Amino acid sequence: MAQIRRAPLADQAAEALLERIRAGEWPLGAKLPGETTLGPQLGVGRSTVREAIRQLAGRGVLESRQGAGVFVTALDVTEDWNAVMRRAGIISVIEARIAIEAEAAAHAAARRTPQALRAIRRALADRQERRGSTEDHVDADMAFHRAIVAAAGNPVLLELFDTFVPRLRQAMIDMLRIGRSLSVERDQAAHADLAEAIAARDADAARRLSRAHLESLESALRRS
Amino acid sequence: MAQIRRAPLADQAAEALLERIRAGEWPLGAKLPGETTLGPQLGVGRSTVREAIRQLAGRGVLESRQGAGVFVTALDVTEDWNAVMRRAGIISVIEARIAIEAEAAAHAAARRTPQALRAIRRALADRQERRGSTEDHVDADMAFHRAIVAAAGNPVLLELFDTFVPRLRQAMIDMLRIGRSLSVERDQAAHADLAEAIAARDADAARRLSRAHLESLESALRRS
DNA sequence: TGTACACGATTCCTCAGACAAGTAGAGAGG
DNA sequence: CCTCTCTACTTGTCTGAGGAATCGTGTACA
Repeated sequence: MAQIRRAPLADQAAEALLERIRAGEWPLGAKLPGETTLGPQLGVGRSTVREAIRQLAGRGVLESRQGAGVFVTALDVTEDWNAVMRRAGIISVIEARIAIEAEAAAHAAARRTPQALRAIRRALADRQERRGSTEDHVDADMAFHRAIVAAAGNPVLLELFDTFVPRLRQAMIDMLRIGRSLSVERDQAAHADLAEAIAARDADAARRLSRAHLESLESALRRS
Repeated sequence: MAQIRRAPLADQAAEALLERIRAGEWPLGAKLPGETTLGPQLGVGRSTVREAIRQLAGRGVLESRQGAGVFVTALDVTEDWNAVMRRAGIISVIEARIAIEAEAAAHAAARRTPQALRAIRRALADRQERRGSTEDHVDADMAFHRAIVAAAGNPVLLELFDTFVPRLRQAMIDMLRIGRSLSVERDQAAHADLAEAIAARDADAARRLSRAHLESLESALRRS
């Protein structure tokens, strides 16, 4: 045995099936052998085969139709972002956020609508006021940043932002609790500058201010 | 009956559990009731509960540990990126790619290892040679860009690149076929400059060259 | 010859019961 | 207060049984 045999049989069976699908044994749309055939073939019981199939069905690779059989619906699994997030370090996540958000800030400056600008300024005021709990402050901060990304008018960037931010929320709360935060006044001023750059349609300034703010956040996270 | 009763019990059970998770009945990290409790509660047998749990485990929402219980690992199913890609326009995708890749190029310049640099130069040479078919050329081009992102040493950025690029591949092939491409020589020279900036550890130049190249690609795509 | 229907084989779906394997907490002992 | 052990609980796996849906085939009929 190479390692500890921790993986349940059902997981191993699912992995084995996925491997054979990837290898091209069953092309897209093909019908897999029946559970009663697959069981002995993999050396596991019928319920275990069923659980493996269910697992792959949840990932979108297989689909089973009663009376007909089990069919291949996708040859490749889109990597689960939850899994990627858990595995990747917090630093990798915030680097990705910097990439996304600096670009979004520039687009926001170029494309902002009056409505979007109002939303940004409202979020900025809200950020100033909500200082009750640390969670509240972090949530208000993220709402402000999200308003900027939304103003960029790119659904892919917004979706990326929404994917990354939950992973960072807890890390930021922990950091602020420890007291690693920067000066609160300077922080709010930096956010106000960013909002004004977007209002002035200055894309370069927006990109630069956004990056500067997030990089200081990154270095604070590195230290903690 | 509202509709046809096609949905298997296990699927219905999975949906019911997901609904209760979304509603906040079990917070992140919480332990679900045991299978023997959940079964009668949902009105299904234990194997059916297990299959429902497996399905959600495949989607990354639950995780079961033998002897301990079943735990919530995510409050929501991450949106299917394939669906987002299809809905979003090609321009949104390439804007996201610019954000990712310009940042990755800068990191690559700062962190590149000798091995990574060799891989980049090999991909560049490969790109110069593979001019047989349009598909081949595009694939070689993407392999070069991927080598740069890989050199950045950030798994999140690499995963993002791999998510976006397949969507852009067909668009690029179509564009080149129509003949909207830039001069081939200038294009190869621009790529060589980028590789050299990374070799010279010049992060700013790498970021600038990467952005310039991709933005010219973007404007070409806009016109087509 | 072509169409419609009935039937049976195949397949998945669900349940119940039994035992194995692993975990975590309570309690005894130092 | 710490450590060890044991027990109750939970998930993992297998087997057997019967129900339900689907698909292909054969037959009757026009």
